[in-house]
Amino acid sequence: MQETLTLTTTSYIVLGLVEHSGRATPYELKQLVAASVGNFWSIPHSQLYTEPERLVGGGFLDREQEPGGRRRKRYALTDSGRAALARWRVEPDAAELPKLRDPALLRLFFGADPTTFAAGQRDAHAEKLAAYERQATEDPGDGPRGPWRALRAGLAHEREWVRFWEELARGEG
Amino acid sequence: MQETLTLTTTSYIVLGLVEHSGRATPYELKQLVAASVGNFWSIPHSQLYTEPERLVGGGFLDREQEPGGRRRKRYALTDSGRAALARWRVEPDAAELPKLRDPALLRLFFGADPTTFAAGQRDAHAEKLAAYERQATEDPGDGPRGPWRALRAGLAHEREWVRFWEELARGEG
DNA sequence: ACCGTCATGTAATCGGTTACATGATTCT
DNA sequence: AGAATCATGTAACCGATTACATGACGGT
Repeated sequence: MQETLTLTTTSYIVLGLVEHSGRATPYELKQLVAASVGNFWSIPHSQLYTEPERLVGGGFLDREQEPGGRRRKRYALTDSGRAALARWRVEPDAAELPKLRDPALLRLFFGADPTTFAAGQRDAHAEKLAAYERQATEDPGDGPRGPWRALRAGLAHEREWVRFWEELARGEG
Repeated sequence: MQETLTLTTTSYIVLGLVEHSGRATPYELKQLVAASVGNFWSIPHSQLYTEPERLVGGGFLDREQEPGGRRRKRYALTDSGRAALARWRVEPDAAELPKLRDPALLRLFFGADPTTFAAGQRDAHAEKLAAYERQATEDPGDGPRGPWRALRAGLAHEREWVRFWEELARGEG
């Protein structure tokens, strides 16, 4: 009777990463998140311990534990998990537009003076942009297209943010 | 003993909107959110009833209730609330970069086929973009700068999204 | 052996979301 | 007067965040 477990975005990230690595421990998931999807969707590490358990409870993952040493738990997709992931990939999803959800933008909206933080925002975004650009030159785009496409989106938006904050930092706008 | 109440982003949105209108009911806040900040940060209406109560508990808002009729509760800033808002406006905030947090992008990342939903995304963003553009022509930018600046950011990013999804919809990338 | 960091979790809290529910106005 | 919508809330659940805590491993 565990049918009524709702799959959240976090769930799909876990499922997707487990699929990618075939079999993974929470710590490995943490590394994967940091190196990839964490760029545009963050998850605290504790969730990477509890969420797989939830998914085991729902029958989407199998768990297997080391007998000794660190007694790591390794998770792998079940058929049900694979199916859920496949279904998610083709869901319509249409209407749900993302919100920018940027705390700095919110401050700006409510009248904060840009001269006090626009430059900081610009620099932070510029740094992120540089990291993306490094990543883009390293990755020739031979692997799966998904991460590459997402990276393209990240690049474009970071460029936009740099432009935006730079303009404000210069006192324009 | 209510000193230890943490002010979340939601808190500041409420404080900011109450400041803007001088005195507001939850329903009015709901209208305000929908018309302005809701474009890039959403809040369910129930939060606009509970959050002001929290803020009253923390001494940031005053409450005043109509004796008859709908018995509306109207909230206004206290000095403490005004101070909190002022402090928030100049906080460093530096490091915290926003995540894109777009469900569609996440699907793309995890290998969903763009041909099934890129066009839908493009259209949805195009519609949003059009709404922003209407808003931009209406607002000559005479009022406070904050909302105008935020709108500029929204415009830029929506344009970017349209470009991005359009490219994918055309089978490029 | 010791110590720092790597790795792995647990506990508690709480905001946010969803769903439910009811009274006040307005319209026909 | 009845229906539809506007307006105002409450209740319950639960995922997400924060904080705490401990054991394993590698290097010196």
